[in-house]
Amino acid sequence: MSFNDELVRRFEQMAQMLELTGANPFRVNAHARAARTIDDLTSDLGEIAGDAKALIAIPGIGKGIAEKIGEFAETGKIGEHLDLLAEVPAGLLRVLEVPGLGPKKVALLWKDLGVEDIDGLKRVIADGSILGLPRMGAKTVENLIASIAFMESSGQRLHLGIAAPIAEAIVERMESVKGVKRAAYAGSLRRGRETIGDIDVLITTGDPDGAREAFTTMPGMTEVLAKGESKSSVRLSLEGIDHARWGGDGAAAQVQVDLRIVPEASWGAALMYFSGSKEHNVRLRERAQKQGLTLNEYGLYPEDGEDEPPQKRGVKAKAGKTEEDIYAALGLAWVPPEIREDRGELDVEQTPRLIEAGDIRAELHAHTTASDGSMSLEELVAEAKARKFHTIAVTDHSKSSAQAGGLDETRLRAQRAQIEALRETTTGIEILCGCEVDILGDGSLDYDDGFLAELDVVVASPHVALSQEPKKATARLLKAIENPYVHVLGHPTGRLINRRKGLEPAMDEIIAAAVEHDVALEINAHWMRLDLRDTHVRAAVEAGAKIAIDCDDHAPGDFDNLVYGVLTGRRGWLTPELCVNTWTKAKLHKWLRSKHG
DNA sequence: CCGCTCCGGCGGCTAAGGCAGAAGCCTTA
Repeated sequence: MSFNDELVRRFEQMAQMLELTGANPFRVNAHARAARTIDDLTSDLGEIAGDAKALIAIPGIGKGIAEKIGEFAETGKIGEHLDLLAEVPAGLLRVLEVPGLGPKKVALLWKDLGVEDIDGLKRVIADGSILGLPRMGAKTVENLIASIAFMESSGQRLHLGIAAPIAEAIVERMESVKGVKRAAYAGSLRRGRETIGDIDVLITTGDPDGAREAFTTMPGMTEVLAKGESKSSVRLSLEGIDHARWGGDGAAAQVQVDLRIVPEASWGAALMYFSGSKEHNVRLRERAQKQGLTLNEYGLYPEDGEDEPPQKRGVKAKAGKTEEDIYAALGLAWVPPEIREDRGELDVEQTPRLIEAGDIRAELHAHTTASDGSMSLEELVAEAKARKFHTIAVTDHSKSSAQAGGLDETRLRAQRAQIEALRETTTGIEILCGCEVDILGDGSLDYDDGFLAELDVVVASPHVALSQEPKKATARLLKAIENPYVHVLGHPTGRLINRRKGLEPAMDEIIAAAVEHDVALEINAHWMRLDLRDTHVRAAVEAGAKIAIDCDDHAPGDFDNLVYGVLTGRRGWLTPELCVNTWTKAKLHKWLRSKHG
């Protein structure tokens, strides 16, 4: 684990343990924020851990946290962290994750009943002693039992590529309900995060009862958690959705879906509020307050010091119907949802024009039946043409990837002959002969330079030795980037979301080398990969590195994953100019040829 | 604990729903 990740884990734990011991909430939050801040960094904190001034210069890290980072760098541990570990049972943090249980109740379970883990919780439920606690009745316990089952069956956040189609189907369904005027999904899904905790759907309707009824009786619905005036929550079974093969044992079996019925005049305010992120919203509300205003999910109102919310007193909102109106009233331009993460989006003069799916005109990473794809060469080309691309690169695996049917030099030359023949009869699209060459453990490539020089496009990717230590991984990837024939560094970390961490190179060094050697860094658009991840993209964009967004197609439907790669690019503030897939045919091919002297 | 602002001290978002317990707490988002 990298130095940064060691700290992230500790600060996250500290935040939770502090919460359980009843510490000052702002102190709790400071640790949670520090974890988030460090997780977003692309540079190695170990390099500056001794320099308190440099640490404090990072927003979100103050004197106290800086000291702890210094302590960890020197001694390999944080005293306060160890003290907390000694005080708070390890299994209790898991109890805190049970939906419906917050710090107060968990602390009570712990102090009064000696609950130290999930099993302990089950025990006090079974013997009924839990009912002796204040604010703990039969109904609460019943919900807890369902929550524990939910947690044990789902376990982790849902992949973007699984959640998005479900949310779209729900929105479509709600749109068809009588009386519903508008429907949209919000939440982290709208922001394009790589994983989703739950699905938020907003509607406006003239018939709230009908909408509520339609929502809580959707097919696949397993449980109704809430059914109130403006909010309903259900759990939906994911049975029949084929993602077990991607998600492994921990694949979610259910997902929570919230429906919010909002007034037409509050549509924009509600959409903003429920799109988040929470941190972005807090910044907006702080900003509103400085202007003598108050912002909530109903609109932007004048602050008048009253306790009762303004919408309940008939106060007229300054804005609320559209997101644009509200941002404008706060003196801001509309912020695309993907960058609402409190990563400086409110501090820039103007948000750059972010990349869009329609900008993409070329695919540089695709497989055929020659290695582990399911499409023939002809099918691949036809599919790319149907997507209106001007260029498709055929990049099957290299020989080391034997399990994927990787091609040796002889087979790849034969494929090139086949491609050249196909070009004769194909119009409207350029077919490039390339490869996805393995970056071996030591950073050498699976073909020698002389052979690579024969290819139109070279994508170099790590597939093996994905758990090597950070320093080795950095050296390995740097070596691949320095190879004069490499165009694209494919899925640079090799991670699989929720399943495999992948490499943890010093990403700032990788980015600097990519700029120097004119190599594009790939955002692999498959929702299982999505690396570079958003924060890496952001750092790459700031350094002026080229980015490739590729689908790594193995089957026709894989082209549809493009949207997820684009969302990740947008989260990293990627503009079209830096993305090689948006370039004109002439510009792209000129760049590709430049690697051949 | 952080950041702002004046260098030590203070303030740091907002609402709804559910439940338990009869007004308010806890949790979640």
